[in-house]
Amino acid sequence: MQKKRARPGPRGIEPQEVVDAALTLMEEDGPDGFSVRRLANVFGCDPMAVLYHFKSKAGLERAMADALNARVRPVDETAPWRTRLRGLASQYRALALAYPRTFPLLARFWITGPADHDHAEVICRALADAGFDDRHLVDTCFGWYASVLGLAAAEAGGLLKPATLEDLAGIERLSPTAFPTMTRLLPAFADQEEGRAYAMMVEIILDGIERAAASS
Amino acid sequence: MQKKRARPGPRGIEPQEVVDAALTLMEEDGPDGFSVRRLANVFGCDPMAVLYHFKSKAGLERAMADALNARVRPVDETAPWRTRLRGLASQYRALALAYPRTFPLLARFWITGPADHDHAEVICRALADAGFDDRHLVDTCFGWYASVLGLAAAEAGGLLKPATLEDLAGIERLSPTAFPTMTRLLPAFADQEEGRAYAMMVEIILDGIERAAASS
DNA sequence: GATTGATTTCTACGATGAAGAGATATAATT
DNA sequence: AATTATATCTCTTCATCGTAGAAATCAATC
Repeated sequence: MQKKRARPGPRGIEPQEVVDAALTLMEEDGPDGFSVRRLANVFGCDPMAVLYHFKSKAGLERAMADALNARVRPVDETAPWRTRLRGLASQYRALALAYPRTFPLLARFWITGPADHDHAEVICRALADAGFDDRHLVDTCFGWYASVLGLAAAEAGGLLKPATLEDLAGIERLSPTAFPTMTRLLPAFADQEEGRAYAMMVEIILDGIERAAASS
Repeated sequence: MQKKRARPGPRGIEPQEVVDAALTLMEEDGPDGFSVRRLANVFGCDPMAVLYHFKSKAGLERAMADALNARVRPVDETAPWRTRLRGLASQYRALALAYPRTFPLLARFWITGPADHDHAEVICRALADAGFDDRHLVDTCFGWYASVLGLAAAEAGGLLKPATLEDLAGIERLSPTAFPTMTRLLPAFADQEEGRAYAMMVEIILDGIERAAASS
């Protein structure tokens, strides 16, 4: 029987702490400034010690993505299915805003680890409560996840942020004959509000799900 | 007045041809094997000639993303708005399947170039025909694009592909008490079909849009 | 033919991810 | 307690990368 050490290994590097430091570094310096060597620098160990625990830089990044995924908390299972999915979606948005430069990793490793199964169970249960039969349920589960992750990634990337003056100038520069609708919508583009597009699209998806479940 | 050369410059490097070669290389070797030097090798020029035209590797990648975006053809404006948005969505899916390793660039540079405005006009027009007022229209335009791009990115990443035996084994290994829904759904997970999840989710979004437009 | 300005190539530099050998500290065994 | 075994960590080394900067090349114009 092997005793568990508090911190295994000669120096006692905890992989979880490395991942935390990696998230910090990624958010501070962005994907370009993020390297195994710099991470080892701020963490205070040899670069190869990091690679020993995660096999490769990609392995480390997958672990970072999984750490992000694990920050999504389970939702109250007694609430209506719409409330549960809405809560999940809003958690992904919060995650994207809190870790905008790490979030894209979730779309690079669509399957990151055990946390995925937890979330899948929650989503599937909500969709079952919505009334889906099994086949449509599985399709919708993947579709919902991909759409919401796309929305959150857009939020992280700044696409859903209120238009900058530069953006508006770009629209204003368009030919009114070739782009009549965009031109007409210019005032509306200037009137975007933080989080409104996200919330609205989530409701649209929930409405669509409700209707699909009813006819399934 | 300066005459236009067929191929400007001493060697006559056409940036568009460089981008085409870059797409090919990216699809063949993946993002890890993709480097400016290798691209210059297969294209037959000096690596720095590539950077001269695109300023940086990131500039080249943005041009690649824009080239992908430009492959989306305008839809028939006389068709009903649902048909138009469905057609657009199916084009993004085709793009994701044809260029799975390049497609992620579209989520890295959410705004890639002039092609964006073309697509935005098409989407906005369809949403206007659906009956949205201006403010909800703009929100939905961004939301629709982000969701569909997420769906397509998931398709490119393999998330929407039929489950492999390994995937199914992973689900089967789950505790039936902690994951009752996933366990029950195992047969449905084994019965996924290429493209069904994508098509279904697109219809769900269109249904949601129809309802939101009606009450807007 | 010389000039000019836009391209293309050449050279060089610091940084990167990783393979491999060696060192070190803990746990297990004697 | 001494020894062995194993997991962990460090050091060295290497090919490759993106790109800055100088030099070379070529077409168009004067």
